[in-house]
Amino acid sequence: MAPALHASNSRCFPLHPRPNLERGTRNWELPEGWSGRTLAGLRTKLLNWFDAHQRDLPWRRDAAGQLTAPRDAYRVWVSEVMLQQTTVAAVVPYFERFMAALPNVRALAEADEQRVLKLWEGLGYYRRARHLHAAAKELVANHLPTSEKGGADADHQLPDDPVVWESLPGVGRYILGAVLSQAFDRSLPIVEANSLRVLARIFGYRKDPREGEGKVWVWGAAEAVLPQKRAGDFNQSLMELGALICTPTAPACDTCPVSANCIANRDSLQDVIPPKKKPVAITEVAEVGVVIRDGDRLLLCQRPADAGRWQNMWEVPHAPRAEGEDVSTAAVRAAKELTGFDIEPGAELLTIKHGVTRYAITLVCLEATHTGGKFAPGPYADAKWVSPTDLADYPVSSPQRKLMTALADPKRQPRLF
DNA sequence: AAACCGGGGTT
DNA sequence: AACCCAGGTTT
Repeated sequence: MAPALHASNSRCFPLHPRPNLERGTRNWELPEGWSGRTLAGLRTKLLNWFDAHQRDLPWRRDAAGQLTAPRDAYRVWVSEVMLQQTTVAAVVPYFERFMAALPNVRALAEADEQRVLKLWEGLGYYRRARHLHAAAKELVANHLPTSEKGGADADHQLPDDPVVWESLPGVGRYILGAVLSQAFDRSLPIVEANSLRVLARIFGYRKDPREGEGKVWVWGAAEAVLPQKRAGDFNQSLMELGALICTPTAPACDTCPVSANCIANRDSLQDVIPPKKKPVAITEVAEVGVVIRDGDRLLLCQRPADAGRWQNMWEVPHAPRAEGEDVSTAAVRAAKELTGFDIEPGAELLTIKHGVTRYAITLVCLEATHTGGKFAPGPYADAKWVSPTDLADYPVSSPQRKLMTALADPKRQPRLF
């Protein structure tokens, strides 16, 4: 039984002990047609299916490649952070590389942030890496057992206390439940994209489980279906089913182990449960980046280290757009005004897409001898010269890497002036 | 509650 | 271009 947790700070979410379904102490109501008996059957079917069909994923093994129960907390943690908003296939190679470089929490805590970010390069959402790094430092500083208490591997032993995990940056209710259920066999629920879909379909929940009362409902469901034993594997089974069988479109209900229990399957509601996410409007932003080249050196501009986010390679001022002006045109126009040079449209145009924003960055490459023009170095106080070789050591996003590679190419001819 | 993360992959 | 993804944080 999980201990009752106190909500002593604003980041706390309610972590209830698992409700006793038979005593009816929960406030999550079983949908029509469901009973404690059918719920128990559902647990058994999912666990059996998971035992037979789970994928062989690296974080389900320890560093020596062995299947263990429970699993290695550090490996589970890192994998869960990488898997945020990121597909399994994309994560696997990054996970292997990360584990080889930083095999335990102490190694992570002692690593330079630049190295951590470098290992993260290409995964996106780089704040995850900064949070992971900061959390590792916090764990090593304050929450690792002493050698006497923890034995030989005490240096690398992560705590099993939900209160500690809940306080770590980048750890929300999902990662807390995922790590503690898998690594310490604690009965804590998880809700993410897969289990949300699976639970909504099985129990025929028609409203959006992502917002409002739906969020409360789906966490209640995840808690209600959770078995006392093997909670980690059960949580995994929900996600595995969502990934392999109960897919967003065209779920394979004919091979689903719990199709007989599923209300969405019974009523042919797979396509409307859960409802599609409402689309987000895209805001286009024109920005201008400036790189000055002097022979084989590049003058890059970085934001201050305390900017609160991953450092960018270049300052990219926003370019105000005229009414109805194309974002690319605006970027080129602003680049002309900023540098005083006649810039050919599209010479170096990078478009970065994000969920709600699309950035068009016109990257201007100038020879050093031309910096006496209108280009004002004011905003670029942190600029420094680097060699093309050094560029490879900078952790940047993939689109930026593409530009850096192009800029560092000695065969590349200046496209301006 | 909604926006943000100046992501990435698949279709 | 739309949609999805083993979310968390900030406003």
